[in-house]
Amino acid sequence: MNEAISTPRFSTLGASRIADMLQLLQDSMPIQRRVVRAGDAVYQVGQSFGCLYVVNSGFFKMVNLSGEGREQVVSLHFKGDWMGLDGISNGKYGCDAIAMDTGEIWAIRYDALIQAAVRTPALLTAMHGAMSRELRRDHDSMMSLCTLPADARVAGFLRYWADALDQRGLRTDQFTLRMTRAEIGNYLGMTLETVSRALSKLARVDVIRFTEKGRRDIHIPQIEALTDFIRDMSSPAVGAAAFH
Amino acid sequence: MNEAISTPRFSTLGASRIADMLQLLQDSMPIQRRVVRAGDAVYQVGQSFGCLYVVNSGFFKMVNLSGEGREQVVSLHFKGDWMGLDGISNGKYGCDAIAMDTGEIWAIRYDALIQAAVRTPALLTAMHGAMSRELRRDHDSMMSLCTLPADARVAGFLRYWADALDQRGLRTDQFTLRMTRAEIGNYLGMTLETVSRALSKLARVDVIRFTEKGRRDIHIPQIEALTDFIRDMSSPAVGAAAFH
DNA sequence: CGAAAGATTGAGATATTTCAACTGCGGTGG
DNA sequence: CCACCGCAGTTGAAATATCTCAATCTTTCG
Repeated sequence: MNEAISTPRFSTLGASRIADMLQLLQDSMPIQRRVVRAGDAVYQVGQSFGCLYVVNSGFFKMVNLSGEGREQVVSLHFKGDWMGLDGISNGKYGCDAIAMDTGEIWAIRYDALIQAAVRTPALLTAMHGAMSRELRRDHDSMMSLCTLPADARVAGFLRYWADALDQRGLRTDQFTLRMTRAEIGNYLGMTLETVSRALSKLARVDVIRFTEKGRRDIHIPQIEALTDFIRDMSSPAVGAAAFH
Repeated sequence: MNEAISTPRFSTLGASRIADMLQLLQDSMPIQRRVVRAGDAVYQVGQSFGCLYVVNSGFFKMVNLSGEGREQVVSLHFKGDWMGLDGISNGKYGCDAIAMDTGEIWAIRYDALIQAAVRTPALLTAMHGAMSRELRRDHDSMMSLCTLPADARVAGFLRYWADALDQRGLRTDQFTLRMTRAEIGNYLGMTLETVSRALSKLARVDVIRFTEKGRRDIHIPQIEALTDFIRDMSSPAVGAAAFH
């Protein structure tokens, strides 16, 4: 809230946090850059763990697949996010990391990071912060999955996306979802039809608007309306009348 | 599988990993012990972050509460598990940590841990391993929430619990669930009635048995039957006929 | 013992899925 | 250039899993 006073529309505070972190990595660690295109795997489940990856640009999903072919998108990663942290414990990556757009990732050797951290403790702080945020984000996802109806989960997803953009200093009132309805549905634990209906409903009550460019570009008149919508849908009867 | 050869019923491999970790902490760090009773809060959401906590004995839940009173159990913690990791990033704990039984936890200062890690790198390995396993566990939970029907989620919960016991060298063929149906349901994203029905169904098809002591003591004739049940329920029509 | 909390079970209500039809769009090739 | 195909998305209607509400039973504990 407070940072919004200094910058009416965008919060550049988070953006500098991320930029500083990337700068720190560049300055104090050997980094291997890699450009990826949509669909490329940064690493795959079961592959031997050695590197952590930091997103420099682009947009990634982590896909967990279970024994009998069930496939689940468990997290999304934007600029500044770390990937591969779940591989530390047993020497193998736990998920597939898939690029959803062209982008650049930085690979850093985990053992090198630990060594460099002796001289540059901020590296450890950065990595721990990333892990900690990911845990927190996971918990938010679980809460959303467990306590919210489908409509509200979709609204929460849009708010999450807008927050992620905001933290990176990007505009949050209008953006392009770079996922299909099926991918969104998978991430949110519902079918693609339910996602579609939820978005239609959000548009009907004017919490979001579709731009002329297509049904993947979304305009959010005011972000608070999303939060209100989530609250109204999660408390049973109260807001039911308001939204037809 | 392989370790089962040396110890027919229990895996002591995981148990020693945990014992070694606790020993390491004791030997190389100042530790503050604290005994807790069922219902006690180790820390609460919003409280200023300073310590990480390691479970020495007992059993704990992490409860996330959202803006308007929605309350969600996001994880469970047994002996050797770390708690409070999600507080690192922003200086405040993200959840309530609640004891579900009498137990002892060890508090270690995060800053002290980082300092001690310079001399004893294994400390860092231990902490990173704990974080990494927690991320992995979260992803498994999400997959379960998103892809499995209620019955299978309950079966998955029992398998998870048995695995946790197994890793600590405890018997896994029979144990006491120390959670109410309501707590289990909250954790699994379903109502207490659905949990009850799922357990009844599991008992009906003889995947589990209730002991004479009450409906909270559960006997699992063979753990593989749980896995089979989950698989059968997650692939639509195939196993539907077998289970009435 | 009696009250309160936990658990089970049934029956109707409801949210979401499933199945299916239809639209719009972009690319490809005749 | 246009016809056609495949993919993404939307929407409707029936099917179904889960929730809600309610009654009953069991266990625990003061």
